[in-house]
Amino acid sequence: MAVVSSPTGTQAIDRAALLLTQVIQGAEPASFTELAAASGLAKSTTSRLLTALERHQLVRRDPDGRFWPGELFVRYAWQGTADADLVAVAQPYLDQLGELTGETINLGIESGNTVQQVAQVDSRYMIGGTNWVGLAVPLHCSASGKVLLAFGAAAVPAEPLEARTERTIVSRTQLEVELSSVRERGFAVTDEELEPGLVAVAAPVFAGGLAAIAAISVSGPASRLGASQLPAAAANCVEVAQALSSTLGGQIEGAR
Amino acid sequence: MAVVSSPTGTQAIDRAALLLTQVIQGAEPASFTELAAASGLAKSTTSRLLTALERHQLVRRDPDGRFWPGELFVRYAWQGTADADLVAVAQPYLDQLGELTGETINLGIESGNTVQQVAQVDSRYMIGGTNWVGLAVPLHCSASGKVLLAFGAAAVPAEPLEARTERTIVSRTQLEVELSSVRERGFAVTDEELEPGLVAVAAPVFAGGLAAIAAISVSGPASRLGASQLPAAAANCVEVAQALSSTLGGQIEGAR
DNA sequence: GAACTCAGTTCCGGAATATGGAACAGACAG
DNA sequence: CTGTCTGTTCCATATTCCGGAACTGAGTTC
Repeated sequence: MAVVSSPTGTQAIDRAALLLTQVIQGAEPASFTELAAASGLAKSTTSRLLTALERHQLVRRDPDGRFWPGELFVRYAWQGTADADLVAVAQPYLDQLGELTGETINLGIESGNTVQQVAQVDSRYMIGGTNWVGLAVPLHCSASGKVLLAFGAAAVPAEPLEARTERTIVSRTQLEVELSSVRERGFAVTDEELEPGLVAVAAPVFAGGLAAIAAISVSGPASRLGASQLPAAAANCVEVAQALSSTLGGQIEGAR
Repeated sequence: MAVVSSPTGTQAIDRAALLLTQVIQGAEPASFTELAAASGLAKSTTSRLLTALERHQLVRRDPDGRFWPGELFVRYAWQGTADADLVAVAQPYLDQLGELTGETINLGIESGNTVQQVAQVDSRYMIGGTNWVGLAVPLHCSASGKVLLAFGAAAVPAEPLEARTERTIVSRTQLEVELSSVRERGFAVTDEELEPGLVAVAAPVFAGGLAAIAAISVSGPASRLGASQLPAAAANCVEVAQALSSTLGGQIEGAR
């Protein structure tokens, strides 16, 4: 057969990686024949490659002969280092959002009924946020928290909603209204509800599941994130969050 | 060079998988040179293989040139299907434990301050447990829950400890004593603390981190799991949990 | 129960593909 | 500038992988 596509000198690995990706990404565990057909490889080649992948625990074959992600993937997922690696994958996106807005950027995930900040890009202004990494903030009065609540990554805690400022939403019904508007717009805002003078917007990050896995937020002083500048910041935030989502394989579902 | 080791016909893939495993399993992100040395491959070959793996998002290179698990792994870990796959990996071990003991076997993980049962093997007796999958039981009075508490997979909830039976441990200090004895023995017991007549033992499953990720339990009626039979059941349970742990790459740390 | 079908593995000759030594390209140090 | 260290590219060679065909084994059908 003539050389057609890649002059890389790694044909076997390219093909094996193709099969592996199909197994990992595929919605349903795939059968041998499906994989062979989808990849366009000869039966014999497919068999050899899949056997090799199986031998190295990259895929696993169930008794029905369907292929699942192998032990190496399961092991990795449970090792607990996935958080750190999420940060690493997200960092360039956060940096980009920092460039676009100039404000403080945070990546937050749900942890024990709070938002845990796991990565940050600092504002380029003198007046900006301090370092929030490691800080846990309440779900109901932060932009990230509202996003996590609205998109199924967290549940409203049983305890009464603490009034951090006079603007904080403390009524559960009112919070529900707020959350459905967050779902509709695709982003959340906190306008001096967490701390006087602090305004933030946040957008959800998806990774394949139906619930968000994290939130990206842009925060700054009310003086710089007023009614005129906020829409642009929100748009940037949503866009970057969607870009990260698509890298992570999440459907980009703006609303609902 | 003469053919030495494997007559498989997948040399390139074997080598690439070797490198990939080193990157994923390695405690520290590895550099190019370290990988080349550890695998014993020629520089040129290592370079070509790693570039191919990177192209397929199986590894990722940071600005310092160190290699991290690629986007495919991060994506997989966050997709939320890891639970289901843990069950699939664990099933044969649970089956084996079921064979050994004849009793009901469950795999439980922490979820929202309870133990969520995610897989089960049924007792071979008429009098046995019903199906617990999907059922959430309290942490402080189940064997699995005690294991998860003792080995850092869960924290004692803030709420008062519910007295499910008259034997349930409701004192926090008493629970702490119990947990440290669990850590010492390497397994937990619940003796009619959850439900009258129900006895269970459980052992922790590790996956590389310092905290347990799940617990395997053996449960049955007090009549069949009395003082004479319980030690054997506990030993079997611990052994199988350790076998699963080592498949998942967890250090087999009995105590401490 | 023999003939067919379908899923998947093994075989094998041929040639395309991966291999590794050496040359090369940067980056940093002295 | 010279030396060292990391990593990539080049290229001729022959080793390794490819794919068609034969084979195996489990169902199905008649």
